[in-house]
Amino acid sequence: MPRPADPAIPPRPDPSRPAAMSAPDPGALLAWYDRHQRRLPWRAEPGTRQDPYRVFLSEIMLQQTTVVTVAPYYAAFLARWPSVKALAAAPLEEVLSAWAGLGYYARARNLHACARAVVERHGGAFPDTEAALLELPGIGPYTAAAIASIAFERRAAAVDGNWERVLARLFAVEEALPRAKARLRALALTLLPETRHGDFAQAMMDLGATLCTPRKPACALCPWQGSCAAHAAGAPERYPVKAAKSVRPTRQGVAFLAVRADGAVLVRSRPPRGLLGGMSEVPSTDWVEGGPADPALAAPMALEWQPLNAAVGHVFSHFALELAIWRARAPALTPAPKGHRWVRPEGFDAEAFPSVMRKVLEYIG
DNA sequence: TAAGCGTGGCT
DNA sequence: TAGCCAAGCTT
Repeated sequence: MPRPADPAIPPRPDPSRPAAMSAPDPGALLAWYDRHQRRLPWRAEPGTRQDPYRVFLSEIMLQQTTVVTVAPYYAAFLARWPSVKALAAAPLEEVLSAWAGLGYYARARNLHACARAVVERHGGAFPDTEAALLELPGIGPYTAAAIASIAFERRAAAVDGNWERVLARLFAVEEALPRAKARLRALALTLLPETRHGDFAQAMMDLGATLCTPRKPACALCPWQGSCAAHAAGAPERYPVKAAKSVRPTRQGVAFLAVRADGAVLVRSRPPRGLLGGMSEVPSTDWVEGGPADPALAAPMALEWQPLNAAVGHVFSHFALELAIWRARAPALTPAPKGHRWVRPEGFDAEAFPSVMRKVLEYIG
């Protein structure tokens, strides 16, 4: 039961907020959103509710990935697998092949596993609560809240990187990410409106993506400028504070590019989990700092291997790779060694080649 | 809690 | 150029 403040005890000022600053009003953000929302392929027409499968598909693809990159993949997936049942019925290899180039391939494996779980556990209909969504593979706190709010109008805080940046600035949070995540989530819960939960989630993302950007935020256009502690302090770009990043090491390896007389290339599939799990690759040595001691020991078969005067460079999230190319010609009808297969260039699109392997394949010659 | 996990665009 | 950044999840 709330009681009136004791006039003898002045309210404690919020140290992150000057006394004259007003609290952020969710209604002001929603009014801004009504005028400035982005039209994106996975968004429903204003005033209508989006198909949960489309929200799910787009949210998984958008994890750590830009709108521009996702758009063509989203269209291709939706055309090929228009429903969660269709996706669940697809072979994993086809899903990985369609995902190739988008990165973070565990997302594709989990997307497929999640579709199957929705069919098997929920009869093909996505559960409509944050808690039930959180039980599904590949769906974490953000995605569960995003689907619950956007597809089902549940009151939930879909705190992504945009929300975190907006909140860190509004409240001038000095604690550094990622440690500050719990604090930012608590602040998010205080801002949730009583209506329009899906719109609010997307309004926060649009605000972060278009005005409250990492660099050079457009504070003059912001509906919350008068409520923002970072703006009041004259240093919006100082937030969110981030922990120092560790250095990225470089690993070296040798890729063995065997080209048969009919143009086919020797290929294999990577182990089902871990880096590039389940994806197709040109066989190679291990990728290690300092490089492999004796690359020849890792050759997939006995051929006249010729080191090329070229190397593929590629940057992963936690290491950089320098991949030397050894190439060899194999006679027609040469059988593939165990665990390998020959694939002609016409078949490349059906393979799940990640970007680094597409670079290697440029050297077929 | 922190590390592992892709890729491409931008500055 | 080399680092930063983008609608995070899993272990």
